[in-house]
Amino acid sequence: MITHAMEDYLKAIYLLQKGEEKVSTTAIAEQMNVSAPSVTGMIRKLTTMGLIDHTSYQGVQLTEGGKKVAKEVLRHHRLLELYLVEIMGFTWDKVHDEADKLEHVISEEFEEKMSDALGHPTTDPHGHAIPAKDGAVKEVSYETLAEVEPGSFATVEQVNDNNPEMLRYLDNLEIVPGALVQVVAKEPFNGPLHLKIDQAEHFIGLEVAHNVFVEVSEKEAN
Amino acid sequence: MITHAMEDYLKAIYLLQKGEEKVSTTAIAEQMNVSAPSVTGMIRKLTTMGLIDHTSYQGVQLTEGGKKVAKEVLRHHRLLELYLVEIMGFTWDKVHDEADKLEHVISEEFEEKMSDALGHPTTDPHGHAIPAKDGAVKEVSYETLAEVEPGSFATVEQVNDNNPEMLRYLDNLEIVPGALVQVVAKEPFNGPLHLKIDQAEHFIGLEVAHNVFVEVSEKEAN
DNA sequence: TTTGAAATTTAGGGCTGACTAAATCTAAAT
DNA sequence: ATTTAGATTTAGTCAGCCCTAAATTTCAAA
Repeated sequence: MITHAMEDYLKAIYLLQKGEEKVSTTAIAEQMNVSAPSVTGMIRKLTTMGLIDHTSYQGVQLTEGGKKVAKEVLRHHRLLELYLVEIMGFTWDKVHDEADKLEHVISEEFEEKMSDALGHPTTDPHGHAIPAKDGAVKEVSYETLAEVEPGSFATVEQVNDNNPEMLRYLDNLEIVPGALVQVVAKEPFNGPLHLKIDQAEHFIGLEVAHNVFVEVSEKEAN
Repeated sequence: MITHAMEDYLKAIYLLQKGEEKVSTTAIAEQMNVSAPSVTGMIRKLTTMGLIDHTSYQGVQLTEGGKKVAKEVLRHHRLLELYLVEIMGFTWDKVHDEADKLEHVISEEFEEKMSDALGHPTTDPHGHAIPAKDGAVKEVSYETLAEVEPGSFATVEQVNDNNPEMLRYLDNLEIVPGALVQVVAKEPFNGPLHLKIDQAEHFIGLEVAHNVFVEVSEKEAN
C-alpha cells in the first residue's frame, strides 16, 4: 500500500534528482520540512517496497516503479493547479497549497475529467511540464533570470510556485510565463536587476530572479 | 486540532441523530465500519475537545461546536457531489466516494468557488439539503417509497447515496429527485412494489424502496 | 429478583510517521 | 595519517487511529 506520505517523498525525490545523481537525505529533509531521521526511516520503507534504490550514506535514486508513482502524483498536482486557475478562477499564488492536498485523494476519473476540460494541456500555470498519462515529460532546464547577461532579451518560461507572496509580487510585475523581459543592467554591483518589461522599468532582487526561469532570445535586439 | 478522522465521526453522528436522541456507540461503529472500541476511544477524545457530550453507556450528542464542524463537512460533501455531477460530468453513482475523500482537504475558498459556480444551490444530486454557510439547513424527513399506499402518486425527493450499484439501477428506472411515481400495488404480499413511472411499469424490491424518500401528492389522481 | 444477552468500556497491542539525542560514517583539510 | 565537521543512521519516544480479547454495565425476560 502506497500512503500519502510515501507519495510526498517520491515526489520530492523526483523533483530533487538532476540527471543520474543520487539524492541526499538532507536534501529530502529540507525539501519536505522534516528531520533527517524521518527521511532515513521512510527511505528504508520505500527501499523495501522497491520504489527507490538506496546506498547507505550515499543517497537514493528512484526505480522505474518509484518514478512512475512520482510522475502520477506530479501529473495530478499540475493538472489541479491549472484546473484551479483556468476553470475555478483561483489566483496562481493559492493553487500550489491546494493542489498539495488534493493530489493524493482525487481518482483517476477526476484526473481524466480535468484533463478533458482543459484540452489536455502540457504545462501548468507556473510553466512546469505536466507529465502525460503514459509518463512522458518534456523536462527542460532553463537559465535563471539572475544569470542572464545585461542587454539580453529573455522569455519567461517557468516560475517557482512554492512561495505565494513572491508569486503575487511577480504577477504585479507581469513576470509570468510567456512574458518578454529585457535585462537592462545589474547595478550597482551584482545588485538588483534592472529590467524593462513592456515599456515599464523595474528593479528586482537577485534572490527573486533566481526563481524565474527563462529562455534568452537575443543578446542584442534593437 | 481537528483531524480528518474526527470530522468523519462528527459527520456520522450528525447523520445518525434524530431529534434529541443520543447516538449509540454501536450505531456509529456500524455507520463507519469500525469496531466499537475504536468508537469509544474517539468518543473520549471528542468529549475532551468539547465537540460532543457523552454519558457513559448511554450514547453521545453533538455540542453546538460539534454540530458546526459536522455541518461544515457536510456542506463540503454535498457541494462537491453537485459540483462533480453538474460541472465535471460525473455520474451520480461515483460522486459519494469521491466527495468522501475531498471533503476533508478542500479550502474554504474552494468551497466558495464551487458554490458560486453552482449558483448557491440548496440540494445535492441525491436530494439532500446542503447546509448554508451560516449553518442553516432545511432537513425535512420524508416517507420512504416502501411506505406509500398503493394507488397513490408520490414525488421522489431523496435517494440514499451510499450504494453506487443501487444508484445506477434507480437511474435506469428514472427514479431520481423530481420524478413522479405512481404506486400501483404491493404484490403478491408485501412483495415487489409495482410502479408506474412516466407510462412505463416496473417492479422494485422493498429493500430498494426503503432507500427512496418521497412526498405523497394525492391518494387518487386521475 | 435473578439471570443472561447485548452493548459498552477497559486493557493491551500494532502500524505509520513524526521527533530528539546519540552514535557512526564520510570526506576534506591539515 | 590524523583530525574534524557535516551528513547519516540508530535508538528510543510519542501521537493518532485502528484492532482483538476480556471485563463491566445495562436492561429486559423469566
